[in-house]
Amino acid sequence: MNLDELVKIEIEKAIEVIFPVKVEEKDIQIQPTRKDFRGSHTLVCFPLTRFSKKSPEDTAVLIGDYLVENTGFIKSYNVLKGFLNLEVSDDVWVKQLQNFSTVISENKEGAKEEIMVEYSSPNTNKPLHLGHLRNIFLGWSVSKILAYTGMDVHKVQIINDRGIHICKSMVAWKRYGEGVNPEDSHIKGDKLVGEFYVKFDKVYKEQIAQLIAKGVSKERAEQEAEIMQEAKAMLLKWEAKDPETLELWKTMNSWVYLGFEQTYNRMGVTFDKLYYESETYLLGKDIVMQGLNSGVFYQKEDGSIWVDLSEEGLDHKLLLRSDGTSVYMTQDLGTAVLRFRDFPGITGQVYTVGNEQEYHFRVLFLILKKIGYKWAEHCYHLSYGMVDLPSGKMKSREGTVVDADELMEEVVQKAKEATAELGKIDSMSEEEAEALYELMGLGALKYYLLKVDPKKRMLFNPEESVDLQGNTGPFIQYTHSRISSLLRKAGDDQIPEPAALLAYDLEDVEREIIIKLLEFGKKVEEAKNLYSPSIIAQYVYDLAKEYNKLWQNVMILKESDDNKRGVRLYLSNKVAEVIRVCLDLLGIGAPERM
RNA sequence: GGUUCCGUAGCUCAAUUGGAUAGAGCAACUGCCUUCUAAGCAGUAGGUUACAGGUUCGAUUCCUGUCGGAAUCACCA
Repeated sequence: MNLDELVKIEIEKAIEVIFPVKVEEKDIQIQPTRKDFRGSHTLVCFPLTRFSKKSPEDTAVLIGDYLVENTGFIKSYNVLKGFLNLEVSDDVWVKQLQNFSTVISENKEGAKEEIMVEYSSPNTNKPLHLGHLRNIFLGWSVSKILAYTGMDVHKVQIINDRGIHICKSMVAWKRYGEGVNPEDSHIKGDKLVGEFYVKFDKVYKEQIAQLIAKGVSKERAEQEAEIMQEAKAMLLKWEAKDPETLELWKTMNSWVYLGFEQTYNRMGVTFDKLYYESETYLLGKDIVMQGLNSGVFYQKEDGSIWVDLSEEGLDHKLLLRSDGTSVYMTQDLGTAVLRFRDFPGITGQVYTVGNEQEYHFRVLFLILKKIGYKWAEHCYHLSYGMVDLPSGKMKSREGTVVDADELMEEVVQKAKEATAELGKIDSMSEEEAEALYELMGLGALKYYLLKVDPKKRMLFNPEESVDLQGNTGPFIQYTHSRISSLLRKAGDDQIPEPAALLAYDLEDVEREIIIKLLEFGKKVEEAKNLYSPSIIAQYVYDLAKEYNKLWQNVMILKESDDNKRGVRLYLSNKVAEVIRVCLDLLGIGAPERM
């Protein structure tokens, strides 16, 4: 049994003995003691005054006295303004340290719960950018967290590989590309294709301007611009499976995939299965027809099919056009069902998609539920806020995007410069140094994007780049490498077996660290329930910060008392372990030296 | 216009989901390398939590209104 539960039981016992009336569960509020006060567990006594008929302070004293007298492990207490702060004796803390483990998924027996996590979802007409980075790191980290708590996670991405926007790059390449390809030009495939997408837009705008100059209205100009006509014609050809068009499409997409692969590799993320929109965009019609037949949907006179969501406080939503073709919602319905066929074991899906699509997913899940898919209740839109630049929103067509590859390179370079400046590389081999820059740079970037609550929009200033000091990934990595260094010096045999640890009067810092360590399981659980890596990030930062305090103020290796040194080494080792696990959950590596 | 979300230190973010004196980092300023890595530690300064009401022992958190910002509401994806 863990300490929190033990304290709770004792408090409940105390209350039962002291108060004549039965106290409701919800009125027993135990929370971690705030930093500035002594103690580890705090009972909020205000709600109890209803039962005790005494002041909060008197109530607290009654309970405190009882606990100190009867539990044997609560050393003392203090009362401030109706808050009862309990101090647990040090031998209990040492015992807690002995029993502490980072393993939390104990339900190894029985089938694991299966879940699908979708993230990334790129378009094949342009390279990945900062927004994708948040999406990808988030999706990856959430997958890790779910898996850590014992779930079987299938990571997938849906690739937006068709449609008018893809045809735009194709048209521009055909017209202006002069046969250029990634191999000969030495331009990364996704970047090359992206250039043609931009080129298309440029020409398109020019043509619109010319038409407007001739007196054509803006709307008509946008429709009639000759290059846009060509793109539309190409989309029709593509849909008609014209061999030449398909060939070009396949070729250009393959360039993009090679480029993406490099980018994903550097990010350190993988997928278990890829879905292509070109293979799913026609799905979903049968589902819509089923819904129509069963009366869940309705058909208008022009033949279009709709669903009425006004009871749920939403609008009527189109599901199939009057000409019988699909809309976005149609294919998402189809894809959702397809995935449950591909992975019959999964109980739910997590969609990592920006918050501008919140409405879409609300509707999607509602419709799935209406048609009768029970798993719809376990579908979750992992919605995250946009990453803003100081200049405002990123617009790919206006060239204000922060490119993913460039940004990763930049932070790695920054790590390199900072390391050189501190003269830390002298003892490292070239390979080790390069690997370190990579770990640090990406660690800094990932931590930066993950430490913020996913739901909130966040700001990124490319001018200032990513910090390496303070509340950052490298700070945590540094703490880890410090401990690694310490343990190397000590030698493995110096770390005692848990059973050998003896209690002593702990330093405040030591106790604080143990308390922090014990929060690990709770934090992971919380991060899992809220789909929020930021909870892990915040937690591991606090732990590292606390450990650095110990490092700076208390001798570890040079401690003359064998038992104290043993306990501190054991504690250090555990802190390093938790840091490793937490960083791994964030997709960040933990260097042995830096 | 309807709906949803957001507004916390100069800047970027926290705040145990209604708890104590609202915390960290960056930037500024002061100290600390002759003891395990100073990418660190200790400290100073910085706040009417957008504003006005309400609910109660207690509000950054819940409710109402105002102001400011964002997203969304397509036979687009």
